[in-house]
Amino acid sequence: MKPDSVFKKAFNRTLQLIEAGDVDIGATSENALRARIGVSRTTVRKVLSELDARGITQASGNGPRAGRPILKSDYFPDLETTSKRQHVEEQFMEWMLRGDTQPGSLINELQLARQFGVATNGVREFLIRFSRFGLIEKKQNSGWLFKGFTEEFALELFEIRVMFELRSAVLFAELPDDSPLWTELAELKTAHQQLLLEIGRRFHDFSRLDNRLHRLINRAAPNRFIDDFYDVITLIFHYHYQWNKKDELQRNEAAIGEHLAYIDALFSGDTHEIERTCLRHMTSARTTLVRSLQGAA
Amino acid sequence: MKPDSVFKKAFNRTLQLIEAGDVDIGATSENALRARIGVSRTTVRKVLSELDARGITQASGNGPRAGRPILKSDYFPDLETTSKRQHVEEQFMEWMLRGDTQPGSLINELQLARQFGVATNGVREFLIRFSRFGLIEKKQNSGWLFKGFTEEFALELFEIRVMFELRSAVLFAELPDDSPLWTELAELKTAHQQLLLEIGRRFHDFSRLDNRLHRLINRAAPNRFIDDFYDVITLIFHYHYQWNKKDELQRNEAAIGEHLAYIDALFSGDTHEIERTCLRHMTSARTTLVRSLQGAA
DNA sequence: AAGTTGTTTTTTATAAGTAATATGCAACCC
DNA sequence: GGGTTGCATATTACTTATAAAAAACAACTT
Repeated sequence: MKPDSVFKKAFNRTLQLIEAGDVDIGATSENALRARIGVSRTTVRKVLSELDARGITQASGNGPRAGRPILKSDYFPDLETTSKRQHVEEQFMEWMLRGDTQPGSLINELQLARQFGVATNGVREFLIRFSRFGLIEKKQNSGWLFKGFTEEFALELFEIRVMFELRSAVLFAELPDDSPLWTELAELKTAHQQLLLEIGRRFHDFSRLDNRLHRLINRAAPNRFIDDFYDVITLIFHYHYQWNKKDELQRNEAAIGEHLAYIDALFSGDTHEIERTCLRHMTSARTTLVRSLQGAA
Repeated sequence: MKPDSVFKKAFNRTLQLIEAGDVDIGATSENALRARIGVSRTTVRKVLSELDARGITQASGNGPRAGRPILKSDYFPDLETTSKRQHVEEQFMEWMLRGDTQPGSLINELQLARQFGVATNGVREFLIRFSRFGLIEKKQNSGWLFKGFTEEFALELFEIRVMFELRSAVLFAELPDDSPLWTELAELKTAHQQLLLEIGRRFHDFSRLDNRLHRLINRAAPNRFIDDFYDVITLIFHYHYQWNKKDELQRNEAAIGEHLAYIDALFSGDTHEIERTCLRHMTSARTTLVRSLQGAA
């Protein structure tokens, strides 16, 4: 059976929109709401009838009207608004990064399925998807080999990352002056400077900026394989730093400085300088990752 | 229900070994045979009892002895010796490369499942696995987008391939003189020369040599992401050239020449020359692929 | 006729079930 | 005691089933 997490998420989202005064249910067509929330009309209708059933809106001859106010308890709990797939991912990453599973050990689909409370199929699909991250490997007619989130992994990851980043940075610098990407880069620069001022209490926000910068640079000359690889990096960093908070403020502060130098180099168009600042940032990011891996082991 | 293709393949393999006089069933332990065929002992035992049931061997007090000779009809048909997974792959690739599915169209799991005669799950697992090849993309809560086996795809693929190959070639040249990889390279050179002499009737064998050469070069400094990427290339070429035979002899003859120049450059250790010959080969391979894609469209 | 809602059909995300295969353990043998 | 076979258990590679969600179609409304 399929869970109704899509519906529940859409329902919560709709409540938010109503509360923010962003939509007037009576005046909005199903299709307009559908486009807004990003689900099918079938789901929108289910949301609307649930709103009605709860008295939040009231159906009448000419469309629904506002009913009772929305309560905090009307929202579905977060847990019910995410798909099983998402749960499996989260639980697996936690299992891998926090558990003490040794590199070289075998992963058992059935066992994970029981542990995560899902059918084996879900675990298997996740593992297939996850296998492209280079951390696990399928053994024919048997389980999966866990290769380990090791220093070696980090080094191989960064070797590729550096190649891709240098390539994209140089291409970025060659963009015509009127490319809209330059504007975006300028905005990002401002955002970095802003964050630096408030670093004390907003240092968590750095990872989002980091992602934006590197993805922006890749957009200079899109290549699907580089994009895919960046997905790997994003996921690894997302989960890894979630469990490695040591020196986060200082690390991020230093990284912002590196980013700013890198951005300036891009604006300057000086290839040599771009390579220098890019490499400096890559090297320090690698050092951070490797160090935290050593700490864990 | 699980198909018994593993058993059937193992059975066929065992028949081969017996016919070739490579194993004497009476004198070989289950475990030895297991290691030889690469399956579990459970499967080996099933093979042995089937041999017995058919009278090919005869169980007696002290182990089985030879019974009747093996007939051609004892072998299971090839179709039954490969997993569903393999079938899905083959059928999908044929569907994609031969069919007239337009780039941008949606792939339907259920429809493919019916067409291929498997459960939807199998198709879905295949598509997840296949998605890393950059030809399809999942749409949340909906089907898969077929991006198309286009010229653009080929160019993006080769951009990465060139980066990786140049990187590995340079590292290969830096290997110490006593590395066993040099011996392997020398052997490959001989194989190339040999093939060139018999090119008229053995030109199909080139693709295997091609694969061996590029994988050998990557082994100088292994990186799992590069290895994975090479899997992409291998699969693409394997299926693509299966349906593009035009000028195959001439193309392969030219490619052997390029390989030989490349190999010599590696032996010379001259970085500049390595880059030149490597690029020449990459460029011509890319041209071949792009041209055949244009022909198809 | 374009946009709306009501209804039916198709497809997806998940679970449950099953024979084949792999794995692990016990008993045997020399 | 290392290697053998016999047997029991666990895991995988599938198939079938089902409610949720998407898509397609039809009827209505301006």
